Amino acid sequence: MSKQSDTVVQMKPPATSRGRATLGRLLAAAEAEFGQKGYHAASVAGITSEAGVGQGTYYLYFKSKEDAFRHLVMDIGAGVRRAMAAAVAAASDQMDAERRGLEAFVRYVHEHPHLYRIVQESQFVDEALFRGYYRNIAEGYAAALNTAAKRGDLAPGDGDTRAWAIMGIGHFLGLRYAVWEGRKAPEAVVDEIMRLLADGMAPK
Amino acid sequence: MSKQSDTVVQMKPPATSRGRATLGRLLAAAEAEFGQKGYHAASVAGITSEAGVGQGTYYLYFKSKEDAFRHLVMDIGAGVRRAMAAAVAAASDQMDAERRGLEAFVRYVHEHPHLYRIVQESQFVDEALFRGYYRNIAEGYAAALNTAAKRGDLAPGDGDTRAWAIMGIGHFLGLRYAVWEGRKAPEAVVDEIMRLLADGMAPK
DNA sequence: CTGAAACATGAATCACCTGTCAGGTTTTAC
DNA sequence: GTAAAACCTGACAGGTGATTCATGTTTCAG
Repeated sequence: MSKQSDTVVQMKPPATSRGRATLGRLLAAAEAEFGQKGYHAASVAGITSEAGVGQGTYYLYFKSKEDAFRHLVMDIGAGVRRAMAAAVAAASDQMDAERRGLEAFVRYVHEHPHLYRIVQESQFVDEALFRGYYRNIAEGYAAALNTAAKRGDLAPGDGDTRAWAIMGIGHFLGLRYAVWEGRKAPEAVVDEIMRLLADGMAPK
Repeated sequence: MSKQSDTVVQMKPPATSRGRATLGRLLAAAEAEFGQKGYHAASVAGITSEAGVGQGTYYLYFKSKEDAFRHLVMDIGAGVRRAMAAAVAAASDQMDAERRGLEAFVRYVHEHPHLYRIVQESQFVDEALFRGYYRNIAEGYAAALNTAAKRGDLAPGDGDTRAWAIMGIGHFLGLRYAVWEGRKAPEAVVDEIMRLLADGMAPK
């Protein structure tokens, strides 16, 4: 059952550097454990043993098994947005930005395949969190597409729908190549997708 | 952990009509239980009690908790393909087929939202099964797109990549509207997507 | 009608986990 | 240097749930 993420209470950060180090080890261990085993097969005992701390220590930093998982999903979301924003910054026009963004996304997934699993599984652990993950990405993306359209850098059209459609394309690209085949998207595939996004596929 | 679906051994079908009836009740109960609670929160006890049979009876028909889940995923895949094939049959050309297929998919998800959950969760229960689900859909779809392109009903381009891209778009459409908002995709949204698929979004 | 095959049962086994707590150690503030 | 705050521990209480199995009951072929 997926709970409403109850008011994501931020526990106060550790006061000492020892505490910060322990928290860091726990987060890294949680990422490995959840990423490799999935949410349900992962255990708090596995996380603490990987982190080299006692079982009870976990609960000094997280209020439940779900809590660390939530932290991870939010961290991953921030990481993805950062990687894509960095890639897109160098773009010359919006269609170039699309290609760079798509490639950066698949590259990111390729470099962190276990993160993909965590995000996807979050929809069965805390659906609100999962929606938030995509909503966060979509909002900025839709705004950028609308601005580009207004500027004449894209044909006129609704940025929101375009954003979700392209996220869908990216999602399957990442799944198929980075996660399943462990490689970046072949250039020919990205080329074909860019043709589709640029000119569509209606007969001319 | 997701196992390789070990040789999906088809248990021999029930020999008596009493047996067939019991199997049917178990499958229906499993669909309800898995769909509502998700794989992990669902329990064999829940399924058998819903079906009105003893706990042990379950294991006369399935060899494990996963086994019934696998049956469901395969049944759902067949149902989705059937619904889309039926919708597309009436299409006048390939772009018309795209719209009908997309709409039929979202309608199907809207009518069976719990099926969506089962399919998506299968990637964490049995990844091979999940890949097979999409591969099955993609294969026929890519072939249809390639034929259409050869026929001149679509601009030239690779059907396989197009198929996965459009499945991605459909996936997010279904997720956002049918699953999250409990409605069919708004017509304006489908229109916008069809414009994207037909003509792209590069500035003219 | 009858014996064999099919089907049904649910208590018991076994493995596994989350979250807590009483008691101890380390760090910080002054 | 010392008291308070922060941090750490690991055993354990309390709970879940998949799967098995010894024992019936029902169906069916001959």
